[in-house]
Amino acid sequence: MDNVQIAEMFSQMAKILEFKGENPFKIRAYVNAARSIKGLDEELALLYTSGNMGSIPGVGETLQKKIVEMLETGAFEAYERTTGEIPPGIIEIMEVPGIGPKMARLFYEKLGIISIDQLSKAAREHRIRRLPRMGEKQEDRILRSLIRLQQNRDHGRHPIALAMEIAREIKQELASNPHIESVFIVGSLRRKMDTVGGIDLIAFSNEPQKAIISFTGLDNVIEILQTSTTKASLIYKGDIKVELRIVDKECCGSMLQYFTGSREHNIHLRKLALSRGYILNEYGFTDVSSGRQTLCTKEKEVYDFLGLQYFPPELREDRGEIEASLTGKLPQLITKEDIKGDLHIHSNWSDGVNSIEELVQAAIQRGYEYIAITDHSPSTGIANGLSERRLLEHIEEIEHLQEIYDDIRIFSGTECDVRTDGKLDYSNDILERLDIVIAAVHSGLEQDRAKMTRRIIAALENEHVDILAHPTGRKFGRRPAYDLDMDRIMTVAKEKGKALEINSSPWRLDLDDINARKAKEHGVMIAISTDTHTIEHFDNISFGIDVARRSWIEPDDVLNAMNLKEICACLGVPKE
DNA sequence: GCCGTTTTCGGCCCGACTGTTTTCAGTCG
Repeated sequence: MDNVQIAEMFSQMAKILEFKGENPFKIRAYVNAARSIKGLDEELALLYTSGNMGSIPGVGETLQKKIVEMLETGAFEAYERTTGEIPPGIIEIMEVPGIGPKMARLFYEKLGIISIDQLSKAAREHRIRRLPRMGEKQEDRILRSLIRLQQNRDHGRHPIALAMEIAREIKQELASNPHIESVFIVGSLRRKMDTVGGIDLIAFSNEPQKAIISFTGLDNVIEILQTSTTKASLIYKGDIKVELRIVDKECCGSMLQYFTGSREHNIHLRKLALSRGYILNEYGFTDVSSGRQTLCTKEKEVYDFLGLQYFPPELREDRGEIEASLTGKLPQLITKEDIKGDLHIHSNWSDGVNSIEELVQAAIQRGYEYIAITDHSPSTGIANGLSERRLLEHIEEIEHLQEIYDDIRIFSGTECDVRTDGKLDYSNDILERLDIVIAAVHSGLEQDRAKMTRRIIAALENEHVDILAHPTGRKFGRRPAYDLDMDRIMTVAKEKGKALEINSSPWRLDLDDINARKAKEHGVMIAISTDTHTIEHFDNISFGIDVARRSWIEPDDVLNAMNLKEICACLGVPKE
């Protein structure tokens, strides 16, 4: 079992216990443990074998034993026993948004409902509204929730690129409204998560009601979910949920901080505040003894108050940043200005749109010191992969352009297929003639963990390979990452001096933040590349940088943050 | 069930919103 599955078991256990009316603090312990496990960088199975399970916050002796049980048997006895005591469909009912353990219990006790179908039927027959503390609106809400659930299975999250574009569009429209002074993007989008569940905005306005009306009246609104005097949420084009809050200027620092999250980061801050005698909420700090309130108009003041350094939003995940800040050890995160070149680019020689010359000119415009043209190898037939003969012509073309453009270094390269047996798609004689070799898996994706790990390690062991592209192969909405022994791959990468890629394509973002952080901890170099197929893709670099920043990556960890002299030395190629 | 810079017992993060009530329970973030 992996971490997500184990966390899910604990979450479910909490709901079941609540359904049964058990001790609320015991329930919270399960909730806390689940949350803590979800945020872990390391696999529980590894922590178990290395004897480090005691280090997980919120997981004490009892829950550790249950984790071991799950790792060994796929379940734990207490879970089996407790779920056995309630009808099986109850768990599914509690998964419906808006229905928690208490309602599920009410429906069960009063109407004998033990399945989603029965719930749906009861709602349509207006039996729900007659229950205590229920009514017409509750019944309606449940029905809509059930319908939405049916429609939206697996379509809950949106890639950051799409969400960011919509957020900026809305922000711009709202900012031009006379009733609205400023608009800020908050939530997971501000923290630059690779996918987001929705868009959260906050704004200042001296006419909140009018601001809300102009928000709900935007052109591309599909459905208004809820409105109040200071808040509204709606479904926008692209089926994305957008939420806007109007907040007071005098506490806007606290509001920005609070609504940016993450939830885990905020919980940690509140506990820290409490240990120092203050209650922290979205308005500011309250002194527990005197009741005196301190409002924060700037976000930085919240952190100053607690004696912490300012956290870039990308770090706010409670993955050790607060501890690091207390000891003054926050990383100096990589920025766009640190990037000196792009090492994964396709031209119209394979499946790209632009000529090599157009790409070179675009790179010069972006101020890059170097680029690598890395067209596909023959196995990727669908992408017009280069035969050995065409690859040699490709190298000649690059040498020719290099003579014309002397203000940028053009590396000749390849994105070379790793075949199912781990062999590369070109002979070593050919690879030797290239400045840079990226190894990549494009086929045989259904291989199991052991085979795929062996295959990739074999590629990394080839002396000519410099970088492993999109290491886990995931594509949002298309396919999950393949199962890999990342620790082994990173150990080999470190040993052999190979870099791992953060592929900046918004559909890949691979490595993700968890794996990239792991790579850094292994001391493996990272290449932040765009996998450009058309000139516009150069701009995707910002998404790759977002992932790197969420992974605590600093300029020294990044291959293409090296200047020309350094990277030539690293690749073992001449500077000119 | 977890946890400790007042604690191995007695606490456990905070607030908004909704819909139902007429002071609050449940859910969510």
